[in-house]
Amino acid sequence: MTAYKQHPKFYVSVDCIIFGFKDGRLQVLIHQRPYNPGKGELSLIGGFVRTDESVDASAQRILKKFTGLDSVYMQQLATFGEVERDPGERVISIVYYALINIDNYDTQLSDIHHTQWVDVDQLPTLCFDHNDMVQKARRVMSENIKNKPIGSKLLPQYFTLSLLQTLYESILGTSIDKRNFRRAISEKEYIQATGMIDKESSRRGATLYRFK
Amino acid sequence: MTAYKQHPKFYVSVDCIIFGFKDGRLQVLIHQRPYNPGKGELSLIGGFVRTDESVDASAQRILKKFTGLDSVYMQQLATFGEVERDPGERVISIVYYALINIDNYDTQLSDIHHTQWVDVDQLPTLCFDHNDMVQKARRVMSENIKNKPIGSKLLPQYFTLSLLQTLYESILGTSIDKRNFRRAISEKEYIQATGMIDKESSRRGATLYRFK
DNA sequence: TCAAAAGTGTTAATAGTACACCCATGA
DNA sequence: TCATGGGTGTACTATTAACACTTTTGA
Repeated sequence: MTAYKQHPKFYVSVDCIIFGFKDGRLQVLIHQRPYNPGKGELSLIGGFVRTDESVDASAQRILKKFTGLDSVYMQQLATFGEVERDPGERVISIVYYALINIDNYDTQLSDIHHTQWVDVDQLPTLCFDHNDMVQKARRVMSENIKNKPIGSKLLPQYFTLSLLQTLYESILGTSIDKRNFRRAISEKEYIQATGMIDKESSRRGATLYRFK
Repeated sequence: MTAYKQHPKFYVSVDCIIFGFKDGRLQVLIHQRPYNPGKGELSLIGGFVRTDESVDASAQRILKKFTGLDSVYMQQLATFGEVERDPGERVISIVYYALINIDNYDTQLSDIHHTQWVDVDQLPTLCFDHNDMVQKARRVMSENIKNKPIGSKLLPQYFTLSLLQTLYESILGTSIDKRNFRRAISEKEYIQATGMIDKESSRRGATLYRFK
């Protein structure tokens, strides 16, 4: 039938960089690798591709397994294919990044899989090439945030402009002028003020916004 | 040793979208698939990853095999992993795009591998998902051309501004105002005028430029 | 009364866009 | 002499960047 038999086959994994936003900081979900090689080391969320599913579907399955979430924003980032990237056996890893709203995250799964959220700016050393993966994801996010409503995936339904600004600052890694930021936001038709006022975050109260 | 044995393995291929610039048109190198499935259909340049090389190295090897070229500009584009994308067997394909100077291309290899250059704007139907791959590559190129000196890879060492403008227009798929284009180029420090004059392309003669 | 976050405009600089004519030359 | 591609400047518009004070209110 095919002329493929002469060619080698490879383990193919998917690693997911799951971003969330909590306490005004951009966070990544990590856990301790449950098996060798690297058992106990910190690792991104990952798994192996199955024969009956597309690579995109693998990523969705893995995300769901670790967060309980379905149909979230998820993008393929890149494929990491160095020969020795996994010290155990040759594994080619296709990396995705996902943006989730931590409020929707199933915290029970956190215990089962020993996952934890860590601040991206204080990321510990992860196994293999996982730190490179996160670095690349951050670069891509910085480029995307200007054009795409990334925030809608990371924030609760209603949010203050201060929180939104903090999110932008976390992703970009820079500080933003408040007036310029608010003007830019007010020009985006996909972000709109609700009449509601949030009294949690300040004495005065701040208008709550939402994504359309 | 590892807990991987329970997981399936996959054929992993690399497909290369090799762009060149000839006759004022952006071109892609294609050939007829030499084996089944899809034998005889038009196809991008590709091959299978080997066990002793990284995926990046596979791409370099395949590029060299079909063009004779080494160390050219090459970027990973994306990985295509639909279950049925290859009607023969499951193959996960990692796609790269390369920019080459057609003048350096080894035309003898063209006969050996039955390759041909085709205009990207008149791309025939290719096998499998190869047309999707090219479409994606074009999108990425359009985004990159504003910031990166893409032209340096596609043009001969010395070139006229008219040729450079034609290249930009091919990549962007739009026409550009000549005066605005020339002003923008003159502000880029990586493109500089040589004193030389090209007398081939016009009666009057045009200044030759080069990338620094 | 004061600390803490919310909210609010103007100006300057830069980048991008639209637009039309003369130049030099070989055939 | 004329057809062909080479070369040039200005005005308008949009976008981005810089910058500081007043408001509200709960503790």
